[in-house]
Amino acid sequence: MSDLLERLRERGWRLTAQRRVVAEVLDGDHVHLTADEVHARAARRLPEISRATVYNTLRELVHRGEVLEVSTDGRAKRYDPNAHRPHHHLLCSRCGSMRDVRPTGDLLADLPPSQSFGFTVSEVEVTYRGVCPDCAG
Amino acid sequence: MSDLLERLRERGWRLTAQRRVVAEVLDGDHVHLTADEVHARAARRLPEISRATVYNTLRELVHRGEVLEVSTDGRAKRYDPNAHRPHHHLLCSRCGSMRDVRPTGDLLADLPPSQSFGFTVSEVEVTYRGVCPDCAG
DNA sequence: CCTTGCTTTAGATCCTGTCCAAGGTAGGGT
DNA sequence: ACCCTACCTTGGACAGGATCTAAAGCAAGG
Repeated sequence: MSDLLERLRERGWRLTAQRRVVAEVLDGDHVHLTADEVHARAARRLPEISRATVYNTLRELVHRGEVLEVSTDGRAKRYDPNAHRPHHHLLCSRCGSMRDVRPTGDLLADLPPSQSFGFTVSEVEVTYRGVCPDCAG
Repeated sequence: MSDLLERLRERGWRLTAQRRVVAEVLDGDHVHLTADEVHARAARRLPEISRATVYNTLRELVHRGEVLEVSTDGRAKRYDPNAHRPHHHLLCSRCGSMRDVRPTGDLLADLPPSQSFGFTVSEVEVTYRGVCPDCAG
């Protein structure tokens, strides 16, 4: 994730302690934190960081394609740093926890042109829902 | 949709003017209204109907499997009366409008067991994103 | 090291949706 | 036909998530 910050700096992003901490928090596999969770973890390293900055930074990272924003049925959005390898999500309908998954098959191709209704279709998102091991039983 | 009301009444649902109006509003193909839109349209026929009742009724209908609740990226949820024929959605990333689509292929089967992470997977939802004819250009 | 313009901040504000207590009413029972 | 009562509806308060604002702060090029 440090490469990320360098890359963004070269594209004119000002490098601040806050942005560094947010980027550090968003590191790893199967990381799907809500904005508030990001804020809480960032605040452990930088106690004065504000919620607004976390939201701003996340919005920027999403906008620049470095982080994926995943909506989860009315709950708080989650942020996924694994934006460069395409994947989908498996969502626990009880607790809202998520895992990254990679289904087989070409999903975009599964939509026949007759079903496009004149849209320029550019993206598919698949959400599998179920109950996670922790919530089962 | 009148069958719907009869069916529900037989299952012990009390039939009120408000519920009738909400059911009437939610009729047709490619209908994906937000709760507030449902309320606005219902109020044209029944001016005193309250937002709370619309939310309650929608929640009930979803719970009984008669209406589908579709989340759309942090915007207001939309309600889809076409719950009995399985289908997916094509969402305009500009204006949020939707169409029903029926992709080919068995999407649940596309998730290999190795990717289940111990979840009991029961549902797949596919969202195609693109730009609708009205927003293009 | 100074200046400029981008960033951060706290708090107000917005939007969606839920909760509450009080009054209203569908429809089974008589 | 009319009561009763449990279920419904209502408006307003409330809660959570996210955005906006104006003022103060600070990165980094000159």
